[in-house]
Amino acid sequence: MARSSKKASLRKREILENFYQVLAEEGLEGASIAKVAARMGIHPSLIIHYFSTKEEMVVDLVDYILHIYEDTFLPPLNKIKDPKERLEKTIEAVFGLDWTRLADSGVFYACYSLSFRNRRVREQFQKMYSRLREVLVEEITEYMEKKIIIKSDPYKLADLIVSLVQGYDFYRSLMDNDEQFDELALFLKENTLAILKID
Amino acid sequence: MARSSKKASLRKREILENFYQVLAEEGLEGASIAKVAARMGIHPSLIIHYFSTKEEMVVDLVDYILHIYEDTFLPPLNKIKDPKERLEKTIEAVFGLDWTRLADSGVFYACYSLSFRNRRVREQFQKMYSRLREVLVEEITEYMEKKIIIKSDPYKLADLIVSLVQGYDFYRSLMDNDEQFDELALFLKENTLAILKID
Amino acid sequence: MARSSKKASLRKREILENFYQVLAEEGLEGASIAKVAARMGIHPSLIIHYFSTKEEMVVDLVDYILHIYEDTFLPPLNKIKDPKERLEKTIEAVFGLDWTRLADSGVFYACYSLSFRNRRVREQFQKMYSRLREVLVEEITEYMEKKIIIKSDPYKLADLIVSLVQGYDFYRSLMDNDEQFDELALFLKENTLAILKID
Amino acid sequence: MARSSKKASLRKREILENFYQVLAEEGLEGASIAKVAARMGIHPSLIIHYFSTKEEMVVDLVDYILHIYEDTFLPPLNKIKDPKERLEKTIEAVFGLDWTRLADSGVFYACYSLSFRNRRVREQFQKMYSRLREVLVEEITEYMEKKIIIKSDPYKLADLIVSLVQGYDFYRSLMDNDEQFDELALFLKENTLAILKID
DNA sequence: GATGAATGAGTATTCATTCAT
DNA sequence: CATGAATGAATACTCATTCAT
Repeated sequence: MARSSKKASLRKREILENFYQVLAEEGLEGASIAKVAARMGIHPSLIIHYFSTKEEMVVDLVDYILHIYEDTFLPPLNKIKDPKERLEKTIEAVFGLDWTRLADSGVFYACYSLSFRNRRVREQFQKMYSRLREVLVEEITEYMEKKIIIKSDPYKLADLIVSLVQGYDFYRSLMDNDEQFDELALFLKENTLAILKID
Repeated sequence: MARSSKKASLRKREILENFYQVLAEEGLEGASIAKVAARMGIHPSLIIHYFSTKEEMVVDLVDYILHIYEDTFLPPLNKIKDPKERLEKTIEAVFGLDWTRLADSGVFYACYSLSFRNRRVREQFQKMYSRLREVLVEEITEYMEKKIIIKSDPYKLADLIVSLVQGYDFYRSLMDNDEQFDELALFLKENTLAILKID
Repeated sequence: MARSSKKASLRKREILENFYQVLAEEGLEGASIAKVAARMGIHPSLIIHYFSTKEEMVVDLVDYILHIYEDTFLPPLNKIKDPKERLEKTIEAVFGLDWTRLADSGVFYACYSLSFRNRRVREQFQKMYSRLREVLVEEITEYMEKKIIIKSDPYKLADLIVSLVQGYDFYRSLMDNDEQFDELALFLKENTLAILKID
Repeated sequence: MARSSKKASLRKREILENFYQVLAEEGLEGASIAKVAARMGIHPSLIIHYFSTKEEMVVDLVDYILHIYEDTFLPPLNKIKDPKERLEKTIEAVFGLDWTRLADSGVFYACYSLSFRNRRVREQFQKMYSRLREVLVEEITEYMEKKIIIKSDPYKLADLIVSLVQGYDFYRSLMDNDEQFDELALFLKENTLAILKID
């Protein structure tokens, strides 16, 4: 039982990865169980067998995507002890290039648009951004405590960072001039640090 | 001819408004010509008569949406003569509440996600943000000239504003706590003015 | 009235020619009033205005096609006085290359297949082949009278010629080797003349 | 697996037979998947389930029709040993009544007309007539070898027979007088035998 | 003479899903 | 675990045609 469920979850992941690709190519409106099955060379019924419902599959996919987002830029921070350095690294990571390339932006925003009509998807997104915010708040707070400078509400500062980063991602995903946006990332990072009174 | 084409464009707008509603309720993947027609009490083929193709209708809708965005917060600025005051008002307008309510965010981000697979839609979005940026650059430049303070590249400042505003919209559309986000808007506005060295 | 009806019949011919082209490209199952109109740059309603009905247009087209068939290889014969020479020339004409190229065979056989379900079309075809047969019978009879050789029933001989020519057309239209079929035409012609005891 | 594919091919044949009937009644332009399904009392999508595409179904139908043509008049010949007798029987079979009744001529010529726009259909027809020709050539050659009379190119003789038979079929299918055409068949057969110098 | 609006039936095909094997 | 049969609703779009202008 344990072994078979392991097998099953592997199969599920495989299906999700294919679903992700279909989504990238065809969007929410073009993606279908049949296309995922065709891409995998299996029978559509088999997908239903694993996910029961298309909605279930979508919810699982959103979970899968959001965890990738989160996992890839939070973990390294824990290793850094010095609050100042850690906050700096966080800001750097957050404006880093990997962030943008993590996932096909088309898929990300398709899922985001879905969050306006699907409660479960909405909650997934909300939780993810809440966790992000929490981490930032924690780091900012700790940094301020050491500096004994309580400039302003760490929650608002965290929200500012989240907004700026997310807006940058949106903007960059739309425009085609990558070099210009690499420069913009630097500029935004500097301004963010200035707002946080770092340096 | 003139009269009939006027009639036709009225009808087209009417269809687009209904399409917009369906889109808000059902998303890109749930919206269909048939549903729009049903909502209007007309025959689906009549919609095809006006738009030829669903894609054409979508492109027209994106145009319609983006023009609303643009039109509603840019025009009033022209009446203000003083560069400083005008820039301030722009920043205010840009972080104003109306912005968020202009359009159903679900529809907006659905269209945005579509831009990753539809060239025409992508170009529409790009042009809109380029125009936005141009206006901001123009105002920032003029303001700086009067102040004789060339702090930094007006293009980057404009991009910062665009990113921050857009990110705020994204973030706010996701979270449910409106009061908190009204406050955040104020905070972001102040920081933006500070970056621009206004007061 | 006379002038306008002349204009109208010109317009009708123009429409028929375009219908013919559409038929050649898309077959009976793909041809439509809309496509003919699109090709002419006019409104579909205008075609209905001239033909009332699609069926009417089809019947007119069949008439148009069959008359081309007939007109192009019968007229020249009347000028030849000598029965033997005339019969020879007829046989030659009938196996001549122009015959095959007169009309797009796809259109011809599409109309022919239609004759199995459309009485009027069927009658048009029957009359055309009857006229052909009559001409052949007449010529064969006259030739035989001069020769005082009543070899066999001129009707059957005419039918043999019609069958052979038509079968040749069918066969050639299907196969792609044109040279081989030029030779076959000669061979068939010789055999036909032999059967008629000419030379 | 073996059993289920057998079941499936039976179902396919059943569908083809119904498609054939619809085709006979409504022609290529009137035939539709929906009508075939309605006639069978099943859902249209089930037909797609078996054939994927209408085009696929058409190609399969042409295959089905052409094999009937071929199968019904070639097999019996193999049992006859004497070349002369066998050639005679072939000629007889080829002009026999069954030939004409094998299939609804409307369907046959509709498919033939389709061959002008559909490559696969065209190739099917070409192969079928090539096989027919080969059989005739073989028989004529063998007959000539025994007779030691090399009158003329057996390929041309075969082509003559194919043309004459096919033209006869075309002609007869159009006209309504069956008795007259029974007589004509005899006449054509005699002339064919004469050309082949049999008796 | 020509066009536009409108209809309603019809097209092939795709969809998610159920059930039996 | 996996497939095939089957369903029924839905899809965008095309069709011939009518009527008013």
